[in-house]
Amino acid sequence: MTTTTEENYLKAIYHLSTGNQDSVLTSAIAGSLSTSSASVTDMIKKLSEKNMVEYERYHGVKITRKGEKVALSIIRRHRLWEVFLMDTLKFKWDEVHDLAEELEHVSSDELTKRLDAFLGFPKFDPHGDPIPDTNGKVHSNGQVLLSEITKKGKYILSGVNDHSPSFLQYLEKKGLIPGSIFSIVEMDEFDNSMQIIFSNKSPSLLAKKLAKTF
Amino acid sequence: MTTTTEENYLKAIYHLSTGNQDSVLTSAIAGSLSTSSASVTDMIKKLSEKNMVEYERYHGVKITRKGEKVALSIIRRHRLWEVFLMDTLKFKWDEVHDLAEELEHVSSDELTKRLDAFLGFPKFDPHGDPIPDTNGKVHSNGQVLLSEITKKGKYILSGVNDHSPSFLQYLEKKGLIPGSIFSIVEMDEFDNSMQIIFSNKSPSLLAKKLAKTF
DNA sequence: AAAATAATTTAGACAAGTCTAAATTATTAA
DNA sequence: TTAATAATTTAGACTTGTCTAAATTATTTT
Repeated sequence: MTTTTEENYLKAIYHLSTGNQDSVLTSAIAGSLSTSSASVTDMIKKLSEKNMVEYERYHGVKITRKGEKVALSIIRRHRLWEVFLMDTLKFKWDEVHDLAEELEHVSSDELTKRLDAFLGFPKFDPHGDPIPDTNGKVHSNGQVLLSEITKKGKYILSGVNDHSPSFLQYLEKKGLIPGSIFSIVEMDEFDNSMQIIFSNKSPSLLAKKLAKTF
Repeated sequence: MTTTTEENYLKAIYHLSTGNQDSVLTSAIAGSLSTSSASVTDMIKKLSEKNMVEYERYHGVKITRKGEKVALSIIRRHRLWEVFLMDTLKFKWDEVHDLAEELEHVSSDELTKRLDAFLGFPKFDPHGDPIPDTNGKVHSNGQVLLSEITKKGKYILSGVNDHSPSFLQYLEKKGLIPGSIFSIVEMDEFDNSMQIIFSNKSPSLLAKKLAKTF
């Protein structure tokens, strides 16, 4: 039905869509997939033919409900495989992304269903991202960006938005992994920095937009 | 390094090679992969360039040690995934082949290694086929074709050569699964048939070449 | 051993996905 | 609101893997 390439485009468009109402720009998709704008234009035409996106030339695309469903099914598979790779095969959290990127394209709903059951119907992946359900619904469970917290107090690190191995390794070295409890002890409006304490260790200054928390 | 298509060609050539010394014919490969002879010729040239096969035009191909290693690594992955699908995800033995056919192309030796460990280093897949080791060695453990047995007596069904879902379902309905003990009670040289008894049920006449046994 | 048949290869074309360079359209600046 | 710049699309080409039809080589038959 959909090729691996189409699936990757839909995933990218979906991710670029979430949290902003506007159309997704050709150049943004090209950047996200490390390909040329010309290639993106070609593929967008194809996806538009299949009613996966709404396309108006020179004005980017909007993903349709149909396209979104495909994207969410791939994202569901991706995150379930990540759980499998960490929980079952004991990979580290900075190693699972690239493998899941391949496994997500194995096209069997029955496989996804059984994997889900085997893993105990997990609701979040190892990076704290919610796993969409079979109907393409996402339950985000009150997570909030660290950069958007306005009150001091205790929080739990539930996940991160940056999945790059280097960032994940950095966090792990600091002792910050999903589930870590930390306290915001000081917030400075001048430069949007905050001081946090965690793991009974010394305070550490972290840049904003570090993590999703609740 | 190798594409999915190249891997599938090498697998087919390897399977057609085992147990016969000769070159593998273009038409045999075409038949096995349900493609045209013209396509096979094209791909063979490519594999020959990469020293995966030795090619003499109009006279078929022989797989090289290099090509064989690639084939065996894919077959190893295939069979490990089959074990995973049956043992861990509880698929039935006639459902695992097609899924494993997709999973085998996920290219990570580390993944294969960890999957192997998780499954407890299995030596055979659910159809009784031996799982090649990391070095590309196959330990076949004294299995023998049912059609080549000459003595009456008790045997264990260790596997089958025909992996088609319909045949596997037929066997399962009869109660013949890997591990089943059966006795050959009569052999008829006239038509190469044999009478076997298994599972405390009534005798059943089975065609030759049904299964590998030891 | 020549003729007929079967198998294989070549030639030319196609689809998917990609690229660069040129042309077009939007946006920003003056 | 025209000029300059930036983004997007089109045009044409390339790669991988495939196909059909025609040409070539092997094999079998007589």
